[in-house]
Formats: sequence, structure tokens, C-alpha cells
Amino acid sequence: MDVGKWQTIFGRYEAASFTVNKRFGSLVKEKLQDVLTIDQQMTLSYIKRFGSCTTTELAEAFCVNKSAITAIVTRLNEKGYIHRDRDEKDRRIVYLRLTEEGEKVFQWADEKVFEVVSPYLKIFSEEEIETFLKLYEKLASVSNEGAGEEK
Amino acid sequence: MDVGKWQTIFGRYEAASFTVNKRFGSLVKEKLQDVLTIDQQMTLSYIKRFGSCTTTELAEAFCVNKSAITAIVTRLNEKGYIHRDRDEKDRRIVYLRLTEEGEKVFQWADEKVFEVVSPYLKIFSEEEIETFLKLYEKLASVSNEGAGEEK
DNA sequence: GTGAACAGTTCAACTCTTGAACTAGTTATT
DNA sequence: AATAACTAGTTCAAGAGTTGAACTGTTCAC
Repeated sequence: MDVGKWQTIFGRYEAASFTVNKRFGSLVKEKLQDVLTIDQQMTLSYIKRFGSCTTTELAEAFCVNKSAITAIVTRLNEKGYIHRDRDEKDRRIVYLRLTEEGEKVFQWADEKVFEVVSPYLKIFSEEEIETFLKLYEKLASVSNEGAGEEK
Repeated sequence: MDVGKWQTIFGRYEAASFTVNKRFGSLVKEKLQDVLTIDQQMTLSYIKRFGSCTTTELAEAFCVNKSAITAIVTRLNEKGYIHRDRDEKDRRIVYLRLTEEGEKVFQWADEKVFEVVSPYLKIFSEEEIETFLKLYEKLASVSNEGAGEEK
């Protein structure tokens, strides 16, 4: 394939991801009202998935500085959704866990996001969605390689 | 398909888009250095695509309040990348256009974004990328329907 | 035991965002 | 023509997320 063709493909990808991200982002934000921001929801989601995790882990997953995570976690902690537990053996490490309240609000928020997004996924046939996800996951997987170097 | 299956699909979609967006976002940001933020780049890109546009148009496309656009445009204007031209007939309307400098910096930034993203797209076969884009564009298209109501 | 490395936090400065209040211009109504 | 209603855009205060530098504690290696 020549250069021009790749530019066309890039342009199409750019346009599609722009639209999907802005639209979904806006709908999700609206659904979560003043309870959680999108970043707060994603933070709870990540911690929930792994049971507990550290600031450093979150910073790597979110591709941001650790201080950005500290800020988000502090807000979630003030709202009573997250615990900060120091490791007994290595006292530098702080484990982040959901509180009871945090579990509840995460459940609620995840349901809301599902309600917003799933109707749009349901317009696809079972075969289409499988094909799409396989390719999207492939993209996610390669974009994740060589992840150690930056930040 | 039953509910559980849709939840699985939703989870897979959530995970893939999270990874791709965070990774690409981080790489693009790094490439654009202190010249442009991602939102500024997307704003220049949108204006470039349509030749000129208004604050209201941008706000709808980006799914944000008009005042958010005013802020971004003001910064781009201070940097000398954007003109504000009042419509002669309807003097409420302000047309936003790229300056010479704006055209140049957009060209540069678009090239940078292309350099970051295209290597990851190139791992797909021609058939795969076409299938993926068709489905992604379908998702973009349906997510864009019913766009008039909100905000 | 000292110095290097690491985990996490604090801080100032910036960008983006909202929502309310506002200016200025246009359209509709009577 | 005068008033009211609407529209385009801006300003402002407040809040969220981000960076990068400087900092506190803690652990590890020599």
C-alpha cells in the first residue's frame, strides 16, 4: 500500500475515533451526573478489576504522572470510596482498595455506563461485534507493547 | 444473545478502548510537546477540514459548552494560529479560520500524529483494516444519531 | 552506614470544563 | 416602531485533571 492510502486510512480512523469518543464521553458524563467524573469511574473500575493496586500501577495504566493519580485518589478518598492501606513489610507502598461505599457506587456507575454504551453495540450482528472486538483488541494489544519505555 | 453475553462484550469493548485511548493519547501528547495540546490540535484539524466554522459548530462537534470552545480558541488566537472574523451580514456570528502560522503548525502536528498512530495501523492486513474501519465508522455513525437533543 | 533508588505526596502553574450572567445583534409580535 | 424573545458569543468563578520539580519516608546495595 502506498503512502497516500495510509493517510486515507489514518484520516478515517481519526474521524471515527473522534466521533465515538466525544459522543460516548458526553453521554457517560451526563449519566454519571455529579456523583463521579469519568476518570474517577475508570479509577474505581481498575481497582475493582485487580482487587487492590498501587499509585504507580495506576499511573502506568493511565499513562500519566503519579501525582495525577494522587489527586484523583485523594478526591475518591475524601468521598469515602477508597481506602489507603500501607504495606506492613514495605512501608513505602500504599494499597488502594474500594470501601463498601466504593463498591456500591462503582456497581451503580458501571451499570450506567453499560446502559449508555450497550444500545449502540447491539446494532451489530453477533458476527460483526466479534470481528470488531478481535481487531480492536489486537490494536489495544500492540499499542500496549513497548509500554515500558515511556513515562 | 442473553444479558451476560452483552456484559462480556461491553467489558471487552471498555477494556480495549481504554487501552487504545490512553496509549495513543499519551504518545500523541508527547510528540506534540509544548506546541499544541491534543484539544488544540483537534480544534485546528476541525477548522481545517471545513475551511472555517463557528464556536457553536465546534461546541456541538466536541460535545461541550460553547464557553469551553471560547477558551480553547482564545489560546489558539493568542498563539497566532486562528483568526476571528465577524460575519458582515449577521454580526453575531464569528467565523474561525486558520492563519498562515496556523496552517503550518497544523500541517506539522498532523504529520506527528500520523507518525505515532500509523505504525500501529500498519500491523493489520489491508482486508483487516478495511473491515475494522467499516465497523468503527458504523459505530461512529450510530453514536452520532440523536445528536441534536443533548447540550 | 552511607548513598542510590524507590513509592508516594505536595505544590504551583496550566488546560479543559461547566453553568450562570452578561453583551450585542437579530427576529417576531403587537 | 417598540417591545419582547431568541441567538451567537464571551466572561467569570469554581472545579477536575495534568505536569514537573521538590519533598518525605523507606528500602536496598555496597
